[in-house]
Amino acid sequence: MKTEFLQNWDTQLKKGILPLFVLKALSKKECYGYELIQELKLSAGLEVTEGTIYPLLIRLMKYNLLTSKWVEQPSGIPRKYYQISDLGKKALKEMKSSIQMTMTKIVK
Amino acid sequence: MKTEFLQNWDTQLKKGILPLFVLKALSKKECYGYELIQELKLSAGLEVTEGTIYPLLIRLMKYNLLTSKWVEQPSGIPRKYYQISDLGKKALKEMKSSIQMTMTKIVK
DNA sequence: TATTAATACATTGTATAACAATGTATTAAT
DNA sequence: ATTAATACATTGTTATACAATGTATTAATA
Repeated sequence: MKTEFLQNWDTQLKKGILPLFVLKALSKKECYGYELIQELKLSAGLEVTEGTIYPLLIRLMKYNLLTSKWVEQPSGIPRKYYQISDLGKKALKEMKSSIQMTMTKIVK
Repeated sequence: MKTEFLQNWDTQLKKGILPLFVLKALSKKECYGYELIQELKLSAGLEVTEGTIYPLLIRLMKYNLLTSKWVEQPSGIPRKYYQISDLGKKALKEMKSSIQMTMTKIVK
């Protein structure tokens, strides 16, 4: 079992990392929120709850990094699909290069 | 000038990265708080204020990742020197490997 | 048939931690 | 005499992950 310190640290690190992974996932294919939760678990091992992902998607929309559209389903609840915008692609690029610069400093 | 989104992102990312860099710096040599601020700027390009570093050092002490001692100066204000503990070294190691795993996923 | 689980959206309250602002005190420079 | 740099620290604000809760639909199970 992880110490309290390392658990808190994981949470704080996630606050920085998560938006990047969401943008990255959406740059590969459009997703709806619930789908993203499973996608992030699979692709990055990131376990995220609904109370995290929905507010995050709304925030990314607010900054015009995403677009969205409702899609009715043949059966069940309609899904809100999100797409990365041009601004989102630009932000993702900057975030990647920024974090890679930081990483070289950690190893050094 | 960076967008509001990227500025907030930098701040959030720092919350995850900073403890690692502090432990890393102290694993090289013991430092006092004010010195650490300049050390982090030089070694990692991290700009940190006193309102960030002092509470952080207190937090790391709380989790027994650091030890500290006051050192009187021939002139001026006494300095509180911090040393990394064995537990701190262990945490640093885990943090490094955890973050490097995450990083490979970003590149991938 | 009734109950549970999974899907799919969303909000509210709590906790963590960076940061600006402020405070105290000492010493050096202008 | 005033300002800047050094050196400690605390208070209030803000951003954001997360647990908990809520609504609604459909499938599986007991």
